[in-house]
Amino acid sequence: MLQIHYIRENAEEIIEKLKRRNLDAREWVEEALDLDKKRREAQTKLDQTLAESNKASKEIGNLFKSGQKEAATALREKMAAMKGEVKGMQEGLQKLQEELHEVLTHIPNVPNDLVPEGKSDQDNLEIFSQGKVEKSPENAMPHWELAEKYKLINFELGTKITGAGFPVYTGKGARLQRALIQFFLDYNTEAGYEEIIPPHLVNEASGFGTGQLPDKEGQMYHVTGDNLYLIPTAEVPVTNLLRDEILNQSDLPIKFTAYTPCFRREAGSYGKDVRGLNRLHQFDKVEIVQVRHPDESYQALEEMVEHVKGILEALELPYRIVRLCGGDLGFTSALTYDFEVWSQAQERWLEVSSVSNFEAFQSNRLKLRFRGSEKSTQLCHTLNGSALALPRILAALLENNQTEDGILIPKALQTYTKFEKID
RNA sequence: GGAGAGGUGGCCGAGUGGUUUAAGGCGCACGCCUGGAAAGCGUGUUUCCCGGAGACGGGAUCGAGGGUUCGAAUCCCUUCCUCUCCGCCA
Repeated sequence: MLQIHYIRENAEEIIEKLKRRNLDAREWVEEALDLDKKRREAQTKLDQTLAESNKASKEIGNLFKSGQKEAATALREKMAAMKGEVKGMQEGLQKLQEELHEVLTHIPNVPNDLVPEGKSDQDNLEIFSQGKVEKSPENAMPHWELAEKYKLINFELGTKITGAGFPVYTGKGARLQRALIQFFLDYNTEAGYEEIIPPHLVNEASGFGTGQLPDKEGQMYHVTGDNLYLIPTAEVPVTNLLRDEILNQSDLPIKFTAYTPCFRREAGSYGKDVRGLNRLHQFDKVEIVQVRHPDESYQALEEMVEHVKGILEALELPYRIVRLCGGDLGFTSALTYDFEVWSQAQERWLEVSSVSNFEAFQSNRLKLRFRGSEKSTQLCHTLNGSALALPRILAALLENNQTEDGILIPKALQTYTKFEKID
């Protein structure tokens, strides 16, 4: 959510920059400004009336105390008549505030100047690539066939006990999952991220704080009996750890990492894009989250990009980094880099990480502030990234490392798997 | 899940309808005092909104949301959370 005083001062610039999202925000911005103006007028009027009423109430108390009953009664009757007026003003103000909040909730974050123009993921800008993008050998298998051959993942069993998109990992497949999680967490904590194990269900306020609610409600599993949501990413519980906090500037930067399963309904998905591990309802992911001083958030974003690069290099996977274009940029993000690994057998890029700077967009919803040298509080900047999401990494590892004798495990993982090959 | 007790500022803690303008204490900041410090004394110290260049003024805020009243931390209703006991249980 953008701050209203930011919109007040930069309306035209915001409208212009939101065009990068292929969005004409003029109507919303102008409505927000109009509601804001009305709200301030209503606030001023109400405050004046309340000031009078407070004064009169005190007067009544004093009059009764000094025995001037008639004067007190008269004034009391006068104030009783004013009551309806005050209530009307309060309701009017509240309505304006709600309407303003509603409009603000629908305006996405302002893209950074680096965000390229474009409509879809086709228009994302490749800024870096490493490793050989090769065609697969003749007899190469896609990961779902490899998973079956070596009994690593059982999709049918998942379907039996839950439904499609809930795989069961077995044997070395399960062990490899655990190895990846452990490897990622170690890599992240060594870089200074504090490890967190958060709850896997969150309340409505948390869903709002990071921007999943109200708009993306349909993408989360909702436990209606207790009005809780299964987390779609660790970003939600971990970032919300700091909701409603006022930090000292010296507390920054804050860096968290967390492994959690992630639950996504992914309604309407179908076809080869969702085959095997490509898109699941439950998957594992290790997330990194940073809370930063506004002046440092872009430096932090670069730092996180370098960090994720390091992981992919350790896994010896060919990958590229793309800068998301306006049409593909998430609602809450100002700038996002996606990491994609090359899947040989499928001959396509698979997204394995998304690293974003949300600037103050989330922290305004979260009321996550810090106090620096200035008297007033200031919103922090929040960032997060996957480091990393497991399923597609697993898919690429299986497909790219398949040999006639089995699947080779990269060195970095062997400490964790305790085996060098799946055969 | 059942019964009871409670939720007050950065922290502790008083406050059962009107000098509460939330006592008092601790902490913190600044000043005085001092060679310097401690002690002592004084001043300030929630957050958000409105007005103002600012000084400052006004409003809201005692878990949250409603209600009663001229006036609510205080009374009523709803809800969330914490603690104690019981029940269930890894």
